[in-house]
Amino acid sequence: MIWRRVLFRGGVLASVGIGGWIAGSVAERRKGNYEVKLSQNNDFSIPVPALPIFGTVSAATPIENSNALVSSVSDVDVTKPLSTSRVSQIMKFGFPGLDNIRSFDDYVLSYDRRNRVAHWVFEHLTAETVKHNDAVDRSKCQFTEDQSIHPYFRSVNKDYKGSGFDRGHLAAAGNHKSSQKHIEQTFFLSNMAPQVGEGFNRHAWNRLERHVRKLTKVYPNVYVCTGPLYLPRKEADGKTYIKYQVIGANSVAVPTHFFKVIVGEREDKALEMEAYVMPNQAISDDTPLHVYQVPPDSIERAAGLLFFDRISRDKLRSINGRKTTYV
DNA sequence: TTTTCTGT
Repeated sequence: MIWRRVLFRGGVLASVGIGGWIAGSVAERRKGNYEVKLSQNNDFSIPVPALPIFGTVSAATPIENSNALVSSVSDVDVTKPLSTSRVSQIMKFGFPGLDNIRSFDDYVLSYDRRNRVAHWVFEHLTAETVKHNDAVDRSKCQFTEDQSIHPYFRSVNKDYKGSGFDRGHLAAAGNHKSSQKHIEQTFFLSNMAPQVGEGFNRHAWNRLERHVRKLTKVYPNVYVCTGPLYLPRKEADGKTYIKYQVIGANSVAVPTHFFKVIVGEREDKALEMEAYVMPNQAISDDTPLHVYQVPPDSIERAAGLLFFDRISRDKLRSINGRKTTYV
């Protein structure tokens, strides 16, 4: 009962490579020769191994250690355990992966020690959590090293300084305005990735983040998973490589792309999914967001993750605005 | 409105 078995009408999914859908236009397709071929095995009727159910996951993940994570935030009561019920609410539809899970009060993160950037972050948004709040002041927030990450694997402010890249939020600050504590927790460097500032973090990517917040006007519950991608690219010698810049003394990886996979839950519990991949580069303001919509399974293959694995297929009504049909 | 950086 997983959405992965859901096929698009006409089965277009099977033959589309990332090179085609990332760019979204012929001109872009010629320019950017990123490509990730879908595997030869396109038989979606073969059951895909599912992640463990939440009960198994929660026992295996250091949720109880999360007190230590937030000890540097002044107004957190470290004597009070974080709410596991909030974590189970955020992660209602399953964990995309289980590597180095960190739970904060209002989002959950999986950390990639090798790249010093998260694998993914997961958020649950409602109209309430994203609405404007005079009591919350973003300008009081500071980018803070995440002390819960071993110093070998931790990114620090100095890594980003003078790099030319923004410290771009994965879990967006603007999604966590229900309390000062929540927004402050999005400023840990474990939640940052090097992003092109002008034209990307401050523009197109921000536009996508605002789009996600706006979905809370349509759906009572919005679930969003965000993360980096390091996509292969054909070089001049005709061979394919994964190449990405690293910055600072800690060699923080600069992702080639970022993804968002979003599920909106309607009043009647029907689910609608949108999935986006955007290149970490300046994007013109007149490029519509739908250009960056992609089949969610291609993000899964590229990222090594499984999204929303616990979604019941009879509840998933559409993907990227297309009605789904069942196998 | 929200996303940040640089230089003082």
